[in-house]
Amino acid sequence: MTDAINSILKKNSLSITPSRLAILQLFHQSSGALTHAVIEQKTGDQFDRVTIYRTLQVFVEKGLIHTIPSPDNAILYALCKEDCTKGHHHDNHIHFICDKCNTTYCLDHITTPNIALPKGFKNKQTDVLMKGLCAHCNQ
Amino acid sequence: MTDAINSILKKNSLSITPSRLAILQLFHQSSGALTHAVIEQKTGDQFDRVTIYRTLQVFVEKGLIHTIPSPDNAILYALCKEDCTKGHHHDNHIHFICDKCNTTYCLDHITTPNIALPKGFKNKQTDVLMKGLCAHCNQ
DNA sequence: AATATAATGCAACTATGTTGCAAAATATTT
DNA sequence: AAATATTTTGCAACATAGTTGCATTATATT
Repeated sequence: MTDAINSILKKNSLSITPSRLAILQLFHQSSGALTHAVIEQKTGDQFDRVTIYRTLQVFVEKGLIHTIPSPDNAILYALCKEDCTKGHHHDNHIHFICDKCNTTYCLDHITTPNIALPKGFKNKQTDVLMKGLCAHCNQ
Repeated sequence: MTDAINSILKKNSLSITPSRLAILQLFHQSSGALTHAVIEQKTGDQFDRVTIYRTLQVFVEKGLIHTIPSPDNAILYALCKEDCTKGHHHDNHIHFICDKCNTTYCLDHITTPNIALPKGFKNKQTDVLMKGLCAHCNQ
C-alpha cells in the first residue's frame, strides 16, 4: 500500500514526505470526499494546518485530487480518476452528498448531462451536486 | 419601487426596516446572485455585518431568496421566483457563473435534469452549476 | 558526505460566519 | 397619539476557513 502511494508521488515528481504519504493514503482509504478539517483530524493532528492546505493545493495542481463545490462552507477534495493529469482534469462526473451520514460520493460512471444554454452563453464546465440518501443510509 | 419592496415585506409579515428595504431592493435591481461581501459594499457599509447576515437568513426562511453552492468559498444568494414560499423552495433551475465578469445567473427556465442514480440512492435535491462565458462576455 | 532544492512549522493576518446581550427601532395596543 | 410589547440592530467576542512570509528542517541531487 505505502509502496503504491510512494510511486504515485514519484510519478508526479513530488518529493516524498510524511504528510504527503499520509494524506494521499487517507484519500485512497476513504470512499468519499474529505474536507481540510477531516484530514487534520484523521491524521491525528500530527501535521500543521498550513502543511495540509499546501499539500492539498499541490495535489490539485498535479491532478491527483479535485475540488467539489459544497453547500457547506468548506472545500471538499476527492481523488481523481487516473486519466486526470496536471492542469487537465476530467471532472465530468456528478457528486452526491448524503443528508444523513454526510458522505460525499464521486459517482464516476455517471457523466454530467449536456444542457442547452441561452443564446450567447458558452459552457466550459458543469458541476452536478445531488443530495439525498446514500445506499447505506436509505434503509 | 420602494412601495413594491415594502409590500413584499408586509406580505411576508416582516417588519419594515432600512436594512431589509435596502437589501431586498438591491436584489431586485441586480441581474445575478450576490454574496454577503458584495451586499455590504453595495449598501455603502451603512449596515452592520451581522445585520446583513441575519437579514439574509430571514429572507431565505421566508422564501424570498435562495442560496447557491459556490466554488468560491462564500454563500451566493439570489432572488426566488414568486412561487417560492416559506419552507418550500422551488429551486430546480440551473445556475451559471461567468468566468470573466463573475456574475452568477439563475437560469430559471432551464430545469435541472433527471439523473439516474446507483441502486439504493435516493435523490432529494439536484444543483447544477455551469461555468463559462455569459452572453455579455462571450464576444 | 556536501550541496542545492524543496517542504515544513510558526506567527500573523484576512475573510467568512455565528452567538449573546443591551440599546434602539418597529409594531401593537389602549 | 402615547405607552407597551415585540423585533431588530449594533457591538463585542468568538469560531472556522484559508493565505502569506520567513526561518528551520527535511528531502533530493551531485
